[in-house]
Amino acid sequence: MRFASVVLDIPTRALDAAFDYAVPDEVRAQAEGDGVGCSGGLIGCTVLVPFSHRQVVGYVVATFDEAPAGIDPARILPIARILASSAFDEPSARVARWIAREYSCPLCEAIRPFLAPGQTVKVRRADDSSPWELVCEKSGPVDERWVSLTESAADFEPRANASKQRAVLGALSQGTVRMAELSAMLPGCSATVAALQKRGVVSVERRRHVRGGEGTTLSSATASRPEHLTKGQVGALEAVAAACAAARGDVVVVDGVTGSGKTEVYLEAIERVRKSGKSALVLVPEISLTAQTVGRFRSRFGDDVAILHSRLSAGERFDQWDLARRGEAHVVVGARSALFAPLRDLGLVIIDEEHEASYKQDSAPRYHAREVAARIARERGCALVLGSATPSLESLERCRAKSWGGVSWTRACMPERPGSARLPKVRVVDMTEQFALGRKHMFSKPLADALQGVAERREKAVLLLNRRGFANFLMCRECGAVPECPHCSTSLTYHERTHTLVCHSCDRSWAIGTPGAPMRCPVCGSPYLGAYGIGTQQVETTLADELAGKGVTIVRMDADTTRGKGEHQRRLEEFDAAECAVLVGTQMIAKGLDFPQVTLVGVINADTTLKMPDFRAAERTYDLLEQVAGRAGRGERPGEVIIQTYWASHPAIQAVAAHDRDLFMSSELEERRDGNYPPYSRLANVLCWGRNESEVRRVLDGVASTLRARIEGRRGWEVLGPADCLKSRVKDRFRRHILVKAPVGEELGALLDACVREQDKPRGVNVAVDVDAYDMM
DNA sequence: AGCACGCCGACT
DNA sequence: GTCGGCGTGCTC
Repeated sequence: MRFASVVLDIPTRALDAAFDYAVPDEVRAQAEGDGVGCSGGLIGCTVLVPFSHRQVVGYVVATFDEAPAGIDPARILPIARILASSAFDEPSARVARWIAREYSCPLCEAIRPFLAPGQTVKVRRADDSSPWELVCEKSGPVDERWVSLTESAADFEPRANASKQRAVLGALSQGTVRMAELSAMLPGCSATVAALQKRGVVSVERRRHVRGGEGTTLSSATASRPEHLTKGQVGALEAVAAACAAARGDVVVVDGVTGSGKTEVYLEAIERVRKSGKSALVLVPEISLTAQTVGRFRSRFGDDVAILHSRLSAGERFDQWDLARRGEAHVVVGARSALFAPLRDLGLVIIDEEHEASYKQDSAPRYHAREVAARIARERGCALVLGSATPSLESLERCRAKSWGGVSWTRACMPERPGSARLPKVRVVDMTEQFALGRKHMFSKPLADALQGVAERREKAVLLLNRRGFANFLMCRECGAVPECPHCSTSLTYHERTHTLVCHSCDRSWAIGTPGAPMRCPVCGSPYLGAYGIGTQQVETTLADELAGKGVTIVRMDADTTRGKGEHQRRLEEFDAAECAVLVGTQMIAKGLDFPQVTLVGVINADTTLKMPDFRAAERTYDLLEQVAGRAGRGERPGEVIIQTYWASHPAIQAVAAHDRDLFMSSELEERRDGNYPPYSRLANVLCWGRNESEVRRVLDGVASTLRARIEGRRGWEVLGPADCLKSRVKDRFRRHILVKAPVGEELGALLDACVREQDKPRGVNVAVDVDAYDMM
């Protein structure tokens, strides 16, 4: 270990290679004596090195004893000092290198996700004349308070309207939870905990760790375990066991309908992996990382679990991450970035809701968690489990081919729900027929009747307003103008309550009309400016009319109502606590909600996502409808789903109605094959933006022509564009893009990277390569 | 000659 | 990303 390969923390293409440094004795001694680091050496350490005329922060990615060839030994400088102990080992360094190449980003950007959360060592200076300084920010103190239920909790019955208390008790019913986690997931719950503590229902202890092992918590681990596994669950576990035994990165797609008990499969699989002394990693979408999810993992694995998600404070996040690094926690549960947690002896990686678009990172490094996980599994010889009720077409296609990327891909089906719960009945309502019958209402007759039924039976309903990428906008009935943002090419959203027009791109807003004076068209001045597209507010208003006097609580949830901290949770609690209620919301209500009293799910407009200019539009619609349909009938009473649509014949809608995915798959796969779209190709988006439109055009034209020359005559390659982006202006920057399709298995990222590198770019013009892009707007 | 400015290449 | 070196061209 006399020399070290160091990646500098300067994200520039010109410095995007490792530099070699000598390792002085004292640095070596410090690295070897450090019991905290995860590589047992210098690899993964953050170091300070001399570079050019100044000092620079860098990351050690390799060490060696021989002097590096090709450089004059006299020019090799020593590492100045270690700034942070090792955050990753050699296999992780290889994964980072792969990410840099695959997703066309500088090496140091690919390394950053592996670093300790909150690490902020940087060499900076205030302005051009002041000296360079090392800036380190210490993370805050760590909250070591743990909350658990006491013996008397069993007899405690919270008041009917004490939904906050109920939520806290629910979270704790599965076991002890760290105070910081609890308040991160149930915002503002500290007062509730204090109240419960006063009554002796919960206890708060200040300690480093909860005791591990079974039977330590009130509802013991064995109690929450189901007595029988379904046939599907047994089969899935056998497939996972085989993948673990193969130890080469085999993938198992657990394809289980909503409510089929996928989490139980994960828990059981992790338990087996733990018995063999290895650790496990579980990724869940941020939104489903709730107190309940955490509680379930805690109840099985106690303080062997570390939780990583964005709502924790920087200090708390570091602490959880460090538990894994020190080998004190062997199970990590977290959102996308938890993929880079420093677990030792990784035996199993699980990605829940594998099809979720949120697993694609939309800033550098623009990786897809599924692909990185597959790489990590291969690198470390562990198994990868992808769970979903609606697996991505990419994953299904790889399973059909049985192998991909040199490892086996198998599909384990879980078609039934455990116990008595059955899949809900789905009814499709053709809105064109309703219109012809003279019903011009947003609720069709069947949906209106079903809502009355829910009110009479004192049950609960969920209404989904599907409007991803779609919004309430104003349109002039005389000249047809739709107000747009002068800085972005987005139509402005109309907000009824505040009488403002808001740009969803740059968040600027304009007051429209004044009290007393009507709003007028900005183009022709006509007063006939009307709202088009429906919003949750309108649904709420109409619903209130429809159910007036029936004593039904209406809870509204969308991005606007839940912007405030804790508002999301507060509204769910309100819905939960109500005796009879309807929850109205957008996409965000489709996932993870588990309220057994919900017997009706209504989809007001299934089509809006179908009409999006995106090749995944139909898949997203299918996923969304299938997920939201799964919210109905999770309890004893049967569920019903009503889908309103103007496009009843679409395979995505037909498939949801018939509970038959193949109906959708066969037509969708055909279209994908015809259009040379994933999973039959790989698709990248090359985005170019800047203030000067002609420079943007020139730069991207240059990239496109280099690219076309390079792929000349190569089969399966396709270059579309350059063209203006769907959002052709954002924050006063012009945006154009190229779409590139390549055969599966080709090095798309590396090729695009070379083309972009070659192009000289004036200041103020930026190019970003997004491989396997999800957002192409 | 002396100095401002811009481009180029090195940096381990 | 940052800086010094070097060439060009203008000024005292």
